[in-house]
Amino acid sequence: MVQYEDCIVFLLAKAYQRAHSAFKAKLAPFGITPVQHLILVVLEKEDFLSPAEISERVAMDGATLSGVLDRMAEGGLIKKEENPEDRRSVRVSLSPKARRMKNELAGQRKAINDELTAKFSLEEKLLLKRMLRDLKG
Amino acid sequence: MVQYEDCIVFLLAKAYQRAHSAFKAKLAPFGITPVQHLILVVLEKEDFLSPAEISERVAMDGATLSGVLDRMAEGGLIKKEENPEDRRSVRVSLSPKARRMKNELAGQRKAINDELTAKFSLEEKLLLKRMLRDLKG
DNA sequence: ATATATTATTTTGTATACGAATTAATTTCC
DNA sequence: GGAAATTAATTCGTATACAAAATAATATAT
Repeated sequence: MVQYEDCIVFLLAKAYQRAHSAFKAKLAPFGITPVQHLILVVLEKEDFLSPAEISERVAMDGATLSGVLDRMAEGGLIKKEENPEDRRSVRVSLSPKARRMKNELAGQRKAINDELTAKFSLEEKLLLKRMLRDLKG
Repeated sequence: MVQYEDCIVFLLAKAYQRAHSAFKAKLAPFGITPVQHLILVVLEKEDFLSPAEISERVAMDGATLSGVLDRMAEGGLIKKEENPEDRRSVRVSLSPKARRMKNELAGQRKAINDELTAKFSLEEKLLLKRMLRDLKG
Protein backbone atom coordinates (compact mmCIF):
# COMPACT_ATOMS: atom_id res chain seq x y z
CA MET A 1 0.00 0.00 0.00
CA VAL A 2 1.46 3.33 -1.08
CA GLN A 3 0.84 5.82 1.70
CA TYR A 4 0.48 9.36 0.48
CA GLU A 5 3.62 10.25 2.41
CA ASP A 6 5.49 7.95 0.02
CA CYS A 7 3.91 9.23 -3.17
CA ILE A 8 6.44 10.97 -5.37
CA VAL A 9 3.86 13.42 -6.67
CA PHE A 10 3.08 14.71 -3.18
CA LEU A 11 6.71 14.67 -2.03
CA LEU A 12 7.65 16.66 -5.12
CA ALA A 13 4.76 19.07 -4.59
CA LYS A 14 5.77 19.82 -1.03
CA ALA A 15 9.51 20.02 -1.74
CA TYR A 16 8.76 22.36 -4.64
CA GLN A 17 6.49 24.49 -2.46
CA ARG A 18 9.19 24.87 0.19
CA ALA A 19 11.87 25.69 -2.39
CA HIS A 20 9.62 28.08 -4.27
CA SER A 21 8.56 29.85 -1.10
CA ALA A 22 12.17 30.32 0.06
CA PHE A 23 13.22 31.61 -3.34
CA LYS A 24 10.20 33.90 -3.53
CA ALA A 25 11.13 35.44 -0.17
CA LYS A 26 14.71 35.95 -1.31
CA LEU A 27 13.57 37.66 -4.51
CA ALA A 28 10.85 39.82 -2.95
CA PRO A 29 13.19 42.76 -2.18
CA PHE A 30 13.99 42.92 -5.90
CA GLY A 31 10.36 42.96 -6.95
CA ILE A 32 10.54 39.77 -8.99
CA THR A 33 9.12 36.27 -8.62
CA PRO A 34 10.88 32.94 -9.27
CA VAL A 35 9.17 32.61 -12.64
CA GLN A 36 10.15 36.13 -13.62
CA HIS A 37 13.72 35.38 -12.54
CA LEU A 38 13.75 32.37 -14.85
CA ILE A 39 12.54 34.42 -17.80
CA LEU A 40 15.12 37.13 -17.14
CA VAL A 41 17.89 34.53 -17.24
CA VAL A 42 16.59 33.08 -20.48
CA LEU A 43 16.58 36.56 -22.03
CA GLU A 44 20.12 37.22 -20.78
CA LYS A 45 21.28 34.33 -22.93
CA GLU A 46 19.10 35.14 -25.94
CA ASP A 47 17.45 38.52 -26.18
CA PHE A 48 14.52 39.39 -28.47
CA LEU A 49 12.74 36.07 -28.19
CA SER A 50 9.05 35.72 -28.99
CA PRO A 51 6.59 34.51 -26.33
CA ALA A 52 6.43 31.17 -28.16
CA GLU A 53 10.22 30.80 -28.02
CA ILE A 54 10.34 31.71 -24.34
CA SER A 55 7.48 29.32 -23.69
CA GLU A 56 9.48 26.51 -25.29
CA ARG A 57 12.67 27.28 -23.35
CA VAL A 58 11.06 27.53 -19.93
CA ALA A 59 8.50 24.77 -20.55
CA MET A 60 5.64 27.01 -19.60
CA ASP A 61 2.23 27.29 -21.20
CA GLY A 62 1.77 30.23 -23.54
CA ALA A 63 -1.39 31.23 -21.74
CA THR A 64 0.46 31.50 -18.43
CA LEU A 65 3.39 33.28 -20.02
CA SER A 66 1.18 35.94 -21.54
CA GLY A 67 0.19 37.26 -18.13
CA VAL A 68 3.70 36.93 -16.70
CA LEU A 69 5.18 38.96 -19.56
CA ASP A 70 2.52 41.63 -19.11
CA ARG A 71 3.44 41.99 -15.44
CA MET A 72 7.15 42.07 -16.29
CA ALA A 73 6.59 44.81 -18.87
CA GLU A 74 4.45 46.67 -16.34
CA GLY A 75 7.34 46.38 -13.85
CA GLY A 76 9.85 47.78 -16.34
CA LEU A 77 11.82 44.53 -16.65
CA ILE A 78 11.17 43.86 -20.31
CA LYS A 79 9.91 45.55 -23.43
CA LYS A 80 7.36 43.94 -25.74
CA GLU A 81 7.35 45.15 -29.32
CA GLU A 82 5.66 44.11 -32.49
CA ASN A 83 7.72 42.13 -34.96
CA PRO A 84 7.49 44.10 -38.23
CA GLU A 85 8.27 40.96 -40.25
CA ASP A 86 5.26 39.13 -38.85
CA ARG A 87 2.68 41.19 -37.06
CA ARG A 88 1.25 38.16 -35.29
CA SER A 89 4.38 37.76 -33.24
CA VAL A 90 6.03 39.77 -30.52
CA ARG A 91 9.68 40.41 -29.61
CA VAL A 92 10.58 40.52 -25.95
CA SER A 93 13.77 42.26 -24.84
CA LEU A 94 15.40 43.04 -21.50
CA SER A 95 15.23 46.57 -20.15
CA PRO A 96 18.51 48.25 -19.14
CA LYS A 97 17.37 47.87 -15.53
CA ALA A 98 16.98 44.11 -15.99
CA ARG A 99 20.31 43.89 -17.81
CA ARG A 100 22.03 45.46 -14.83
CA MET A 101 20.53 42.77 -12.56
CA LYS A 102 22.47 39.94 -14.23
CA ASN A 103 25.14 39.39 -11.57
CA GLU A 104 22.67 39.86 -8.76
CA LEU A 105 20.41 37.19 -10.27
CA ALA A 106 23.29 34.72 -10.59
CA GLY A 107 24.17 35.35 -6.94
CA GLN A 108 20.58 34.67 -5.89
CA ARG A 109 20.55 31.36 -7.74
CA LYS A 110 23.78 30.27 -6.09
CA ALA A 111 22.53 31.31 -2.66
CA ILE A 112 19.20 29.51 -2.89
CA ASN A 113 20.86 26.36 -4.22
CA ASP A 114 23.35 26.33 -1.36
CA GLU A 115 20.62 26.91 1.21
CA LEU A 116 18.25 24.26 -0.05
CA THR A 117 20.86 21.54 -0.44
CA ALA A 118 23.03 22.47 2.55
CA LYS A 119 22.53 19.02 4.07
CA PHE A 120 23.59 17.12 0.98
CA SER A 121 27.01 15.96 -0.14
CA LEU A 122 28.28 16.96 -3.56
CA GLU A 123 27.44 13.51 -4.88
CA GLU A 124 23.92 13.74 -3.49
CA LYS A 125 23.41 17.16 -5.05
CA LEU A 126 24.45 15.85 -8.46
CA LEU A 127 22.29 12.76 -8.08
CA LEU A 128 19.26 14.82 -7.04
CA LYS A 129 19.62 17.05 -10.10
CA ARG A 130 19.99 14.06 -12.37
CA MET A 131 16.93 12.35 -10.92
CA LEU A 132 14.80 15.48 -11.17
CA ARG A 133 15.78 15.76 -14.83
CA ASP A 134 15.16 12.07 -15.49
CA LEU A 135 11.86 11.84 -13.66
CA LYS A 136 9.32 10.73 -16.24
CA GLY A 137 11.90 11.64 -18.94
CA MET B 1 28.06 30.56 -12.37
CA VAL B 2 24.83 28.73 -11.63
CA GLN B 3 22.97 28.32 -14.88
CA TYR B 4 19.22 28.20 -14.47
CA GLU B 5 19.27 24.65 -15.79
CA ASP B 6 21.23 23.74 -12.65
CA CYS B 7 19.03 25.59 -10.21
CA ILE B 8 17.23 23.24 -7.85
CA VAL B 9 14.19 25.51 -7.64
CA PHE B 10 13.60 25.34 -11.39
CA LEU B 11 14.46 21.65 -11.68
CA LEU B 12 11.97 20.94 -8.90
CA ALA B 13 9.35 23.17 -10.49
CA LYS B 14 9.57 21.38 -13.81
CA ALA B 15 9.78 17.88 -12.32
CA TYR B 16 6.76 18.70 -10.18
CA GLN B 17 4.86 20.05 -13.16
CA ARG B 18 5.49 16.89 -15.16
CA ALA B 19 4.52 14.63 -12.26
CA HIS B 20 1.46 16.70 -11.42
CA SER B 21 0.31 16.78 -15.00
CA ALA B 22 0.66 13.01 -15.40
CA PHE B 23 -1.21 12.38 -12.16
CA LYS B 24 -3.90 14.88 -13.08
CA ALA B 25 -4.48 13.06 -16.37
CA LYS B 26 -4.69 9.72 -14.58
CA LEU B 27 -7.25 11.10 -12.09
CA ALA B 28 -9.37 13.01 -14.60
CA PRO B 29 -11.68 10.05 -15.36
CA PHE B 30 -12.56 9.95 -11.65
CA GLY B 31 -13.38 13.64 -11.48
CA ILE B 32 -10.73 14.46 -8.88
CA THR B 33 -7.47 16.43 -8.90
CA PRO B 34 -4.15 15.49 -7.25
CA VAL B 35 -4.84 17.84 -4.34
CA GLN B 36 -8.32 16.41 -3.85
CA HIS B 37 -6.81 12.91 -3.95
CA LEU B 38 -4.43 13.90 -1.17
CA ILE B 39 -7.23 15.23 1.00
CA LEU B 40 -9.32 12.10 0.43
CA VAL B 41 -6.42 9.94 1.63
CA VAL B 42 -5.95 12.08 4.72
CA LEU B 43 -9.65 11.72 5.55
CA GLU B 44 -9.47 7.95 5.01
CA LYS B 45 -7.00 7.78 7.87
CA GLU B 46 -8.79 10.29 10.13
CA ASP B 47 -12.34 11.28 9.33
CA PHE B 48 -14.12 14.34 10.71
CA LEU B 49 -11.12 16.64 10.67
CA SER B 50 -11.49 20.42 10.67
CA PRO B 51 -10.11 22.51 7.80
CA ALA B 52 -7.33 23.67 10.15
CA GLU B 53 -6.38 20.07 10.93
CA ILE B 54 -6.42 19.09 7.25
CA SER B 55 -4.39 22.18 6.46
CA GLU B 56 -1.74 21.09 8.94
CA ARG B 57 -1.57 17.52 7.66
CA VAL B 58 -1.30 18.38 3.98
CA ALA B 59 0.85 21.49 4.52
CA MET B 60 -1.52 23.64 2.56
CA ASP B 61 -2.66 27.16 3.28
CA GLY B 62 -6.11 27.50 4.85
CA ALA B 63 -7.11 30.01 2.21
CA THR B 64 -6.35 27.52 -0.56
CA LEU B 65 -7.99 24.67 1.28
CA SER B 66 -11.22 26.57 1.74
CA GLY B 67 -11.87 26.64 -1.99
CA VAL B 68 -10.71 23.05 -2.50
CA LEU B 69 -13.09 21.78 0.18
CA ASP B 70 -15.95 23.73 -1.35
CA ARG B 71 -15.33 22.10 -4.72
CA MET B 72 -15.07 18.67 -3.09
CA ALA B 73 -18.37 19.17 -1.26
CA GLU B 74 -19.89 20.40 -4.51
CA GLY B 75 -18.66 17.20 -6.19
CA GLY B 76 -20.18 14.97 -3.51
CA LEU B 77 -16.82 13.76 -2.15
CA ILE B 78 -17.09 15.20 1.33
CA LYS B 79 -19.62 16.68 3.72
CA LYS B 80 -18.96 19.88 5.66
CA GLU B 81 -20.92 20.32 8.86
CA GLU B 82 -20.85 22.74 11.71
CA ASN B 83 -19.18 21.57 14.91
CA PRO B 84 -21.84 22.02 17.62
CA GLU B 85 -19.15 22.24 20.30
CA ASP B 86 -17.50 25.24 18.66
CA ARG B 87 -19.47 27.00 16.01
CA ARG B 88 -16.36 28.65 14.55
CA SER B 89 -15.08 25.32 13.33
CA VAL B 90 -16.20 22.84 10.73
CA ARG B 91 -16.06 19.05 10.54
CA VAL B 92 -15.22 17.48 7.22
CA SER B 93 -16.17 13.87 6.53
CA LEU B 94 -15.95 11.50 3.58
CA SER B 95 -19.07 10.75 1.57
CA PRO B 96 -19.99 7.09 1.01
CA LYS B 97 -18.99 7.59 -2.61
CA ALA B 98 -15.53 8.76 -1.56
CA ARG B 99 -15.22 5.94 0.96
CA ARG B 100 -15.82 3.43 -1.80
CA MET B 101 -12.94 4.95 -3.81
CA LYS B 102 -10.29 3.95 -1.26
CA ASN B 103 -8.77 0.98 -3.08
CA GLU B 104 -8.96 2.74 -6.40
CA LEU B 105 -7.06 5.70 -4.98
CA ALA B 106 -4.32 3.48 -3.56
CA GLY B 107 -3.96 1.82 -6.96
CA GLN B 108 -3.63 5.19 -8.65
CA ARG B 109 -0.84 6.23 -6.26
CA LYS B 110 1.04 3.01 -6.91
CA ALA B 111 0.63 3.35 -10.66
CA ILE B 112 1.83 6.94 -10.84
CA ASN B 113 4.82 6.20 -8.61
CA ASP B 114 5.85 3.29 -10.77
CA GLU B 115 5.45 5.32 -13.95
CA LEU B 116 7.38 8.33 -12.78
CA THR B 117 10.30 6.42 -11.31
CA ALA B 118 10.40 3.59 -13.84
CA LYS B 119 14.00 4.44 -14.74
CA PHE B 120 15.29 4.37 -11.19
CA SER B 121 16.67 1.52 -9.13
CA LEU B 122 15.11 0.74 -5.77
CA GLU B 123 18.02 2.49 -4.03
CA GLU B 124 17.58 5.55 -6.19
CA LYS B 125 13.87 5.68 -5.46
CA LEU B 126 14.51 5.59 -1.73
CA LEU B 127 17.25 8.18 -2.00
CA LEU B 128 15.06 10.50 -4.07
CA LYS B 129 12.27 10.29 -1.49
CA ARG B 130 14.69 10.96 1.34
CA MET B 131 16.21 13.95 -0.44
CA LEU B 132 12.82 15.44 -1.26
CA ARG B 133 11.86 15.14 2.41
CA ASP B 134 15.18 16.58 3.60
CA LEU B 135 15.32 19.44 1.17
CA LYS B 136 15.44 22.58 3.27
CA GLY B 137 14.25 20.45 6.22
C1' DA C 1 -7.15 35.70 -56.10
C1' DT C 2 -9.55 34.13 -52.47
C1' DA C 3 -11.51 30.67 -49.39
C1' DT C 4 -9.16 27.66 -46.11
C1' DA C 5 -5.79 26.26 -43.02
C1' DT C 6 -2.23 27.40 -39.98
C1' DT C 7 0.22 30.11 -36.63
C1' DA C 8 1.03 33.52 -32.66
C1' DT C 9 -0.89 35.49 -29.01
C1' DT C 10 -4.44 36.66 -25.90
C1' DT C 11 -8.62 35.77 -23.35
C1' DT C 12 -11.61 32.93 -20.58
C1' DG C 13 -12.53 29.50 -17.23
C1' DT C 14 -11.02 26.50 -13.59
C1' DA C 15 -7.67 25.06 -9.98
C1' DT C 16 -4.00 25.64 -7.03
C1' DA C 17 -1.07 28.71 -3.74
C1' DC C 18 -0.46 32.07 -0.24
C1' DG C 19 -0.48 36.73 2.35
C1' DA C 20 -3.57 39.98 4.31
C1' DA C 21 -7.93 41.57 5.64
C1' DT C 22 -12.48 40.19 7.30
C1' DT C 23 -16.04 37.88 9.88
C1' DA C 24 -17.82 35.30 13.47
C1' DA C 25 -17.38 32.78 17.66
C1' DT C 26 -14.87 31.71 21.88
C1' DT C 27 -11.55 32.75 25.60
C1' DT C 28 -9.26 35.52 28.63
C1' DC C 29 -8.49 38.99 31.67
C1' DC C 30 -9.51 42.44 34.80
C1' DG D 1 -19.77 40.40 33.12
C1' DG D 2 -18.03 42.81 29.39
C1' DA D 3 -14.01 44.71 26.71
C1' DA D 4 -9.97 42.79 24.47
C1' DA D 5 -7.37 39.13 22.64
C1' DT D 6 -7.48 34.86 20.29
C1' DT D 7 -9.05 31.42 17.09
C1' DA D 8 -11.41 29.26 12.81
C1' DA D 9 -12.94 30.07 8.39
C1' DT D 10 -13.65 32.71 4.57
C1' DT D 11 -12.85 36.39 1.31
C1' DC D 12 -9.88 39.29 -1.42
C1' DG D 13 -5.89 40.25 -4.13
C1' DT D 14 -2.11 38.61 -6.80
C1' DA D 15 0.56 35.00 -9.23
C1' DT D 16 1.18 30.82 -11.37
C1' DA D 17 -0.65 26.76 -14.42
C1' DC D 18 -3.04 24.88 -18.27
C1' DA D 19 -7.05 23.65 -21.53
C1' DA D 20 -10.04 25.59 -24.74
C1' DA D 21 -11.94 29.32 -27.22
C1' DA D 22 -11.24 33.65 -29.50
C1' DT D 23 -8.61 36.94 -32.30
C1' DA D 24 -5.65 38.42 -35.66
C1' DA D 25 -2.29 37.82 -39.16
C1' DT D 26 0.05 34.92 -42.50
C1' DA D 27 0.49 30.93 -45.53
C1' DT D 28 -1.50 27.57 -48.61
C1' DA D 29 -4.05 25.50 -52.03
C1' DT D 30 -6.84 25.47 -55.78
